[in-house]
Amino acid sequence: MVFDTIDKKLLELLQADSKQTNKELSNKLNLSVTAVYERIKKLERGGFIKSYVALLNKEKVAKNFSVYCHVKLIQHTQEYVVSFEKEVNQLNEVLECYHLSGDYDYLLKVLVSDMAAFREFMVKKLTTIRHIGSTHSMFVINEVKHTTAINF
Amino acid sequence: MVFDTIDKKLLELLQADSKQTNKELSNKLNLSVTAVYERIKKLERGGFIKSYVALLNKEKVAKNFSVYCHVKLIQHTQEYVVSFEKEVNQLNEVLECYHLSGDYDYLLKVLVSDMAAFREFMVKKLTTIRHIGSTHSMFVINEVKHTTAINF
DNA sequence: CCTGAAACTGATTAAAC
DNA sequence: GTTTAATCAGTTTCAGG
Repeated sequence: MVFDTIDKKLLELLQADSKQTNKELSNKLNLSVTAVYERIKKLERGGFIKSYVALLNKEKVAKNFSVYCHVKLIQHTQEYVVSFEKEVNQLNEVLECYHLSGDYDYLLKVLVSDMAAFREFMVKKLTTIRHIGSTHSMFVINEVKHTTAINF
Repeated sequence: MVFDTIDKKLLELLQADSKQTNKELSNKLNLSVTAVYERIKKLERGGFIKSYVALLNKEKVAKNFSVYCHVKLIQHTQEYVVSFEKEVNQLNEVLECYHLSGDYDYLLKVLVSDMAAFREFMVKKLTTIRHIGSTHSMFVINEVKHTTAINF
């Protein structure tokens, strides 16, 4: 699909604030309301926009303890990998999980309320997953930057 | 502020899809439209909801090469830290940056289009930041899980 | 591709229970 | 908390350049 400079600008605006009205967007883009509407629909139908979501304040909802956790599997058999990835998907403390190059196999982003909750998570949930060889946790001291917006 | 079970459920629904109408939400929550409206406004005013955003498909917008990059500073003086954090915030390839416990100081999530773009980013942008001692890059082979939604 | 107008739908407020 | 109803603002459709 075609995808011009105005579409990119539009996507940047929607990534910053999806509750703007088409009128506000039309002003910023120097387009008519209808043109904005048609472009958004085109981008939605084309699958460029995956979803519209609300982002929460971690502190306000008492989930303000983030930990990055490296995980190494015992072996890399197809069965172990599939099984591990499936189990990790079930854990709602795990917001993100990536298969990475390097010394460790996986990197997990874990979000809980505090150290006690993290301990609970490690003991009761993560380490009970089969096939895990070792883990290494790195605590987030400070969030320097965090955005969901892709820039062009 | 008070924050009951219905509010939590409402936040989960809005984190999954913020474009639902109040009527749809009212059905799922067994509340009236007015009650849903009032609760959302309360959560917005209370700062629980930070923002509403569009999430894009990385593949579709040709930004499908993610790299986690550890960065160690030469020294940890106040000046070095402030300067580094400021410069990292300017780089739009860097979606996230955390100050972490452990052997390295920072973990950056970098999103670019491909390996060539990553090389360009490292040579022209990241390593030109002053005070960086060393870096270590880990390439994302596969995204196993990725959500922006906080569960309760 | 774009525009402006008309029709429709949902958000918002107020009232009464 | 609920329902209903009025109003307003935004979305969506459509005819035409």
